[in-house]
Amino acid sequence: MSNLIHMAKESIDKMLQDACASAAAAGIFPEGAALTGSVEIPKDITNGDYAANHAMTGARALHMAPRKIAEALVERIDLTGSWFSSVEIAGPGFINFRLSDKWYADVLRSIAGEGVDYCRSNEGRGRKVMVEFVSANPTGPMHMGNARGGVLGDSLASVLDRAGWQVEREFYVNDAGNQIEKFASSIDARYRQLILGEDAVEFPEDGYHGDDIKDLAKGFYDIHGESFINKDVGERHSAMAEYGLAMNIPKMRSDLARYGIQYDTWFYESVLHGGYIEDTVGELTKRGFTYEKDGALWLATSKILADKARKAGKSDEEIERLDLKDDVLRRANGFYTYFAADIAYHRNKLEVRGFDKAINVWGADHHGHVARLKGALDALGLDGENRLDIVLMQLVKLVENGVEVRMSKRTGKMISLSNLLDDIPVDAARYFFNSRPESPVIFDLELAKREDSDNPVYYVQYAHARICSIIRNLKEDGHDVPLMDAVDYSLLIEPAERELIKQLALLPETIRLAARDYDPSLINKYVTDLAGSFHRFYNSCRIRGEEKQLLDARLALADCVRRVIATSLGIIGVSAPERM
RNA sequence: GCGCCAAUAGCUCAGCAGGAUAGAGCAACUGCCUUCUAAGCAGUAGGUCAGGGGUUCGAAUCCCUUUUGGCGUGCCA
Repeated sequence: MSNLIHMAKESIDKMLQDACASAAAAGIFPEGAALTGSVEIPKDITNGDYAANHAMTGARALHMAPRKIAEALVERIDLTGSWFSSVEIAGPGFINFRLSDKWYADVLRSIAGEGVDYCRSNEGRGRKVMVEFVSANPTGPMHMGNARGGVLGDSLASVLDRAGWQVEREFYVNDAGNQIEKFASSIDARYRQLILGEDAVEFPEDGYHGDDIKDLAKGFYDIHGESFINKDVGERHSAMAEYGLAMNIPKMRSDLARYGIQYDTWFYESVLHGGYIEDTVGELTKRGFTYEKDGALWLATSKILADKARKAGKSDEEIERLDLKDDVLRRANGFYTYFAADIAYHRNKLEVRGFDKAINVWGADHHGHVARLKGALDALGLDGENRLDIVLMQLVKLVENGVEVRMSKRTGKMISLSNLLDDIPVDAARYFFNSRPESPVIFDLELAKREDSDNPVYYVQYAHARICSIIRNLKEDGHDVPLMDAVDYSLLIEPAERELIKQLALLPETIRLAARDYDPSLINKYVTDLAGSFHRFYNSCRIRGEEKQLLDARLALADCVRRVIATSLGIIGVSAPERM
């Protein structure tokens, strides 16, 4: 669908630029005068549908009063054949434009005419982007932070897809390394406790304390009995890690699927341990960015980032304050760190698999990792600064009866994603968690349950179901949704109709901004506003029983709204029911 | 200490590459269903946009500062 909001704004800017040139030619403005300004949609439409501030921003450069500039511009604007019916000057020097019938009709024609491709733009120009999200440790159930990350990542991927990127969704499975060792030793301790008695075996202090570990130990016992009790630690641990992962990973898949999330790829960290991490670290060494100290191999992160900051124009004092530190890539014990694996993983994304861009949705607690990883990719010559983008989302704060509940996987105190979905419908959860990433959200389980039917998501779905009902009823009366060319859109002149059409036109612009800012929550806001516009239209304008031409026009309008709501909800993974 | 993020109505949140009188939902109150779904609409009430300073014709929005909260600052991930 053409972005008629954006196009209208650009055409206003163009008219003003032309008027400016003409005024300069006529000697009213200084020779070579140039104007820059922005075109906004004002809050109060009594001021018009679009407002340009060019006259105000140009006041200083032209040494003229804003209103004088505006008058000179407006005199030179010809609206014939444009999308605007009037232009006038208001307030301190705003130039206000009012949309014409042609624009409203074009909006509806473009929605009705572009079919399934409507609202798909080519901003991404088919470039390959990977959105990696959730990537929870497979050592236990997923929690509410993962619920939020899942919604944001999945919705962001949909937004980018609509914006013309070639998108892949990926889950990075941390099935190797330190956490897995802890996971295995936790299961092992529970297994031995099961056989030898709880007091006979000490549980590791830094192990996973949740009951799910006990269940895994029991499951392992049910299969193998006591046969592992006398095997050596290494053998026990690898068997238990394998068993635990084989149980947990499919569970994560099914929980996420239940949540409406499907990945294109599940990428296993263990794959990287077959030599690729070593190769990547070797590449960093070859390029002179590593050194050995205390038996470990270090990445000279502080040097990489300081050089980068200096190039960006930071002073030595500012760089000093950043308190940069180097990072270990290979420990003294010979094992690679998570950081080394992560560098290799992202090198794989950009170099081996050729993604133009990698986007990660991370919890804000990982923000200290961002600069390091980008720096390491820069050092590999992969331009991490521009090709890797991290969306940091603030964590979810769980509140129960007004008191904050602290969640921790280690202590086992948390609400898992699957428990959450037992209590809250998927649509409500997806709508709720799709809020601005950098805003922290407070989740009150009692409130979420109680407000079930008052949740804003139902407000939107209700609008959709209402339209479906209207269409059903009219079909029974013998009125099908008319073909686009058979509709006289100029009959739609009521304020509620005009407001609704303007709202419809806003989706492409909303998607553009959501893709630009990596903020899929804009879609929530948009679709809620659209539903509100429809409900107001519904209450002030009737469809059924109106004279044929008007009935057709309004029915066509309602059908456009239905499609736009369904598309918008689809982007954020919420269903659009036909009946409620 | 240093760094990152936040603070907007009683509650949950919009509004943020500066624009005209700061919005919505919930909660409270008043109206609107013998005609297309009242899970809706219309209206009333509710605000020192955390405090202070600055830039600007104009600041919730940008800058500085103070306060409060979250997070980071591992040979953990």
